[in-house]
Amino acid sequence: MLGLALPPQATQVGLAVDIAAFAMHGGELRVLLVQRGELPHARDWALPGGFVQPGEELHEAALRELRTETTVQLEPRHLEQFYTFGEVGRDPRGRIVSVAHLAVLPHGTVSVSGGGHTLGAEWLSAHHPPRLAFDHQTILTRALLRLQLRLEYANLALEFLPDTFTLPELQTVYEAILNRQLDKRNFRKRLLAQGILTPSGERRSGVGRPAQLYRRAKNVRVAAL
Amino acid sequence: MLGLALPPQATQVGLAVDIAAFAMHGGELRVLLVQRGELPHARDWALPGGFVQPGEELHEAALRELRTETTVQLEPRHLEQFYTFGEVGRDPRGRIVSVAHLAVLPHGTVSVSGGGHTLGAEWLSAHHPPRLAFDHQTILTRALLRLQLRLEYANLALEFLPDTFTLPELQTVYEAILNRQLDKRNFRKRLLAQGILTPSGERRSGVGRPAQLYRRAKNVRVAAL
DNA sequence: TCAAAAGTGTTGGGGATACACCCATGT
DNA sequence: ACATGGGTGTATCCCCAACACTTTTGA
Repeated sequence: MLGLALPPQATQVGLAVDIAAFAMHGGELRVLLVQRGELPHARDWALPGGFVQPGEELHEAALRELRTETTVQLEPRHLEQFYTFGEVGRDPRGRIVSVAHLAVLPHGTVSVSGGGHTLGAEWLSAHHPPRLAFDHQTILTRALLRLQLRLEYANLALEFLPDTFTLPELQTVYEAILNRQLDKRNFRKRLLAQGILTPSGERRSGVGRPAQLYRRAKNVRVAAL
Repeated sequence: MLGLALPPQATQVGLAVDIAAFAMHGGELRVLLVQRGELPHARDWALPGGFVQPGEELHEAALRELRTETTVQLEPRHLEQFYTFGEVGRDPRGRIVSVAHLAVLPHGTVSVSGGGHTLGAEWLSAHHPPRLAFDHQTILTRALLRLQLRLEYANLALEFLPDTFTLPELQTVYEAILNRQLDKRNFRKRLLAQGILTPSGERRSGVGRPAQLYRRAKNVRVAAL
């Protein structure tokens, strides 16, 4: 084999991943944030993330950081790379390029505490987050845009809910992500017409008329891209 | 300042950009390919690309590689990052992460020859390219998908044409990118209804009835994202 | 006059929007 | 009985797709 080493002009940079992980909590769209324990930006909120290890795939790094920086138990239901942030001055420690990922965690995955070198982790409002470290506000904004795109188009909303759910619950997910109100009748028509939901038993809510429970129909999968 | 050096766990990887540059030629969608002059994959076709230099922004690196690997004179009319390829085994020289870019070059930018350490550069069929080095076929396929998305939605087709053009020419761009035929009447209706075109003089084609010339209306811009 | 390409309208269907009342349950 | 939230139908509009003939020019 000839010439198969990294050529000298190959710039070495720090390679990182950051994750915008979303879930529903309290009828609101939340994003998982960690409180940094180290400089720079110590004690500021930031998206979970960190450096990719040698021989580690990008999505594996994203999963590992989610698990070690926060004690999130469940697997994400959706994980996709959506943009790479490599601006020269984005990190004061040097040239660090971050491949940003969008994750969706199912309902019930809401108890988190800090892990690794973070002071804590919390689910905070995705549309009105606190001030974020580095360029993480930019990353979050772009993640929200991508999430809204994917919603209309790949049934990502189902990934936010448990196996069985009611139509009003599903509508709440849509409204939280799109950040606007939807018409109940039109929403039901549209979703049922897609044929991706099948009814099961009934359910008593705390108050008011009980809602029909649905589950995702067999052979329904989320789009890959 | 404390602790602002790259931490030891920061994996160093090679950072590269690859560019899928598209243009119309001979009524067909073409992609700019270079013939590699070095190992690995010497003499194979590949997308132009190379390593990002220290202190250089990603999009600057993409522009520089376009100019040095090929003698493309004009500036791209559109340049956007669309995906990052970082699979561990994608390059035999080591861990190289490539931020892939989509570029659109205007008509007239068709004379190219190799530059830098390539043997040559040519505009070849985008839908039926030759066998490509590394994972560049995957990158090209994804670039085509993104180009098709952007077309319907951000008037990218205009960037393929000179300042003035006819509706049949514009339709040819759409058909070449979407890789299917469109109905002439519906196409004209749709495009004219958008109100982004304004007519100018007439033009005699070689044969047949002359077509009306159009230019893009004032205050029309391509979407940023 | 012929060949070649440009130009032109109508119809039907599907999906989105707007909109107000009745139903089932727990208290 | 009442408060609370779940469930339902219709009319309209707009966008898209299908479809064939006439017009203008150069040779």
